[in-house]
Amino acid sequence: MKGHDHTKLLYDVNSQMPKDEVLAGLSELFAVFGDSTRIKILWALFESEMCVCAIAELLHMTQSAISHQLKLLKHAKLVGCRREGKTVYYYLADDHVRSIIDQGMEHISE
Amino acid sequence: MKGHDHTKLLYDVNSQMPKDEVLAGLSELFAVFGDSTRIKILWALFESEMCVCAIAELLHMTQSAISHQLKLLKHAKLVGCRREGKTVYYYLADDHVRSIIDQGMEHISE
DNA sequence: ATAACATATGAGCAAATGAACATATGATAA
DNA sequence: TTATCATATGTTCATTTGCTCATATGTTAT
Repeated sequence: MKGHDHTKLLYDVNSQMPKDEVLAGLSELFAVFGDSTRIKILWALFESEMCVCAIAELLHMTQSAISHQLKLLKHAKLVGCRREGKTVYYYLADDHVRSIIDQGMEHISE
Repeated sequence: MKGHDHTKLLYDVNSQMPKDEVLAGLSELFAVFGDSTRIKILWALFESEMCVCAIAELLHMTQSAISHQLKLLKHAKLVGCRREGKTVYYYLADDHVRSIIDQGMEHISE
């Protein structure tokens, strides 16, 4: 046999691991948080719901770029939106967003 | 003026936003969680510290690929390591890893 | 010293990603 | 209806990312 033996350990660890699809879903969620533009959008929405063009102005980015990112955030169920005439307001979907970001902040501020 | 006015809102939201470097650091942290290989490695380390070749075997990946990812995880201070002879054991750096992943799990299981 | 094992690292490449641009859709007002 | 504003979407392109391969480093035993 090549290398030393891990059979027992691997068996134990493996039995505790969630299915691949779950772990894939988890990493996809974190990947959404893993971009500074999207983090900024989420942080902005902590304060209040905002329309697309306001976010674009705030971040000094094009309306298109923001719209694309909002689509991702919405797909990840991190934000929701409501239409009011021509304007579409985006808001945080739930409190998980806040608690996930809070945990991240705790880690980096050490 | 082009488009409707957001001056007041933008001022308020902006005053609550952390500095760009902080938000960049935050997104970089989440980006580390945003890959299924790294999530699997972290999850494995929940059970026990493990050497590089054991992780590689567990995930059916090359030693090199795992080593590269461990370097990232270490740089993000999510894991630490200790050497014992030829073998290097990696372990979770602190409890933040667990709580961040827990929060993520809560969000996707709905 | 040399051999064998465990890990780390640099280069190269295919795939994924984020933004810009152009354009399409939706909604309101004239 | 047409014009205008707000948003959405498709395409393109440069950058980044994750893996493989080859090779280097580190450690122990002979």
